[in-house]
Amino acid sequence: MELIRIYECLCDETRLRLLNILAQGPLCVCHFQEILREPQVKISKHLAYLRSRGLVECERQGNWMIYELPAKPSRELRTNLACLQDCAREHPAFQRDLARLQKLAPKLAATGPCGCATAKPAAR
Amino acid sequence: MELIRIYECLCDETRLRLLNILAQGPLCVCHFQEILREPQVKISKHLAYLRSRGLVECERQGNWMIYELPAKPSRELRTNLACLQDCAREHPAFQRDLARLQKLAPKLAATGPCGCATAKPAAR
DNA sequence: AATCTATATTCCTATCAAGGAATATGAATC
DNA sequence: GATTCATATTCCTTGATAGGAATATAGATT
Repeated sequence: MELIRIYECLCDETRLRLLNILAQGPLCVCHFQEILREPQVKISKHLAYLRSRGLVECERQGNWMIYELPAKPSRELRTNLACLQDCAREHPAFQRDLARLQKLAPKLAATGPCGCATAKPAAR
Repeated sequence: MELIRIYECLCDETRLRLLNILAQGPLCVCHFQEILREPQVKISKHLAYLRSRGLVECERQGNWMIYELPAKPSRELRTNLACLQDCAREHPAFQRDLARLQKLAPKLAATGPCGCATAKPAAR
């Protein structure tokens, strides 16, 4: 049942934080590291986990991997992501992450979801 | 974070089935066994798991234990149970359980959430 | 081609959850 | 008080997951 796979993704704090950030738009791994302040392996593994269950999609852009929520989420996924948004809104931890994302906003506006100094502007 | 505890409960099919049934009202363990057609240990353990995380409450009534959803669920729990209801509606497995619950309805109406032949009518 | 950068994968260990078998508990009944 | 019934708990084995350290990879740069 797909629903179970979705819930399995949602029962880890790191993954919830990732999804919360992704709700704002696509982003590359290095920025997740910056925002979550967690080691690269941890971020990368959790993104792989999310990807294996269809909660995120990714696309390489030069050296960077840009992750984003699925373009066409299933009804179940859509419903649950909305529910998560609703719940996350109140948690300081999630708010803090979004605040950190805001600080990156200028950079992101200039260079796209990667925003690394050396990266070229993204297509989208 | 309570949210995580909730999701941990939701990532098992048996527990989802239990919660789906409980959304219709309180019930005793023997009826869960009847509806889910799973062994007693399994049902009992999953109910204990749900209970340990505040997703269900229970109350003894003679030999029977009546389980029900919390009288005062947190906002997060309420939101997620509603979301689950929304998602479960479409799954045959959940529908089937509800159909089986319907068959018990007459018995339940007569004797309360336990509905076992020997049980006395419940207070509620 | 050698190097650098961003990210992924492998290997390891520790923890947790699931399921079944057997057993324990608590309340009711004889 | 012994038995019965409904349910819970313990013990065991197995599989899944998390996290870190070390290493591999793919693309860009020199």
